[in-house]
Amino acid sequence: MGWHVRNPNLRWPVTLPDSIREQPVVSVGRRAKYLLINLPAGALIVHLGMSGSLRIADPNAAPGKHDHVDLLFTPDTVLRYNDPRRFGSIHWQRNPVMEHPLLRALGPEPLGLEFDGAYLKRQARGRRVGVKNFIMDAHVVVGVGNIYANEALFLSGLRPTARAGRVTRAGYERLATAIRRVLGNAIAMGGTTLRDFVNSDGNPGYFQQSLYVYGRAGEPCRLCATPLKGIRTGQRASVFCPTCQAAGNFGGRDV
DNA sequence: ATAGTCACCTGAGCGC
DNA sequence: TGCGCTCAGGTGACTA
Repeated sequence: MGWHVRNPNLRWPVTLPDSIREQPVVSVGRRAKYLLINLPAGALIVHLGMSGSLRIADPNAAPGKHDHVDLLFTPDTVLRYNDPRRFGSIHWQRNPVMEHPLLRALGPEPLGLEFDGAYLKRQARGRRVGVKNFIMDAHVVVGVGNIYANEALFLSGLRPTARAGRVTRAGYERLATAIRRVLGNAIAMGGTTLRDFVNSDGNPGYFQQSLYVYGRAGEPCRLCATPLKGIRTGQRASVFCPTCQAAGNFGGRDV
């Protein structure tokens, strides 16, 4: 697989070895939010950050402003990496790929078998961090970004600031279920488009129509009409319903 | 080990 | 029309 780096200044400098030019793509995969383009000797690890995208392009087409990297598959097929904010990254890792520092310490996949309420309860023992920051920690579970963390906490009736170690087993059963449900629904609806996101079909997602709390601070709760409250936790916007996510409720509730 | 903060970056939105 | 400011977010690095 050939490559051409136009601007190496992504989150980390992009440095790819010439040796991979000889190698065919064997398969593609994913771990957390990292895409894995597998070659015989290792893998390209690609993260799209906040604003990245990959598009098939004609190699002769003039690159756009933020088309930083081309991955060349055939003489007339290029996969073009575009990322206005450059929060994304591209690394090469020789086998075994999971030994890469970015991958080796990641928690389980939220839609996988080992992720459930018992797992979360076990991991939360003794932790004083807020439950929202806790589930956004990739060492605990991967894939739960800010939008989906807010939504999952609403669905399980837990306040974002509830100390992780105080949430009960029942609370974590609800939360694990809510995380799987939110992610599953979002995937089924093509993702969440707040501004200009388009999914791999080139279409915007429409999960944003299903949002209960994210981006709705000050607006009425869709269940009880109480004005939603916006706060900041861990430098990120958190929104919750003071009624549906009552302070001191560590067991959650079903919505 | 844990918790909290900072940094990276651009484009959109807003007030003037 | 333009200028400057604020905000958004994934996640590793850093500090205490």
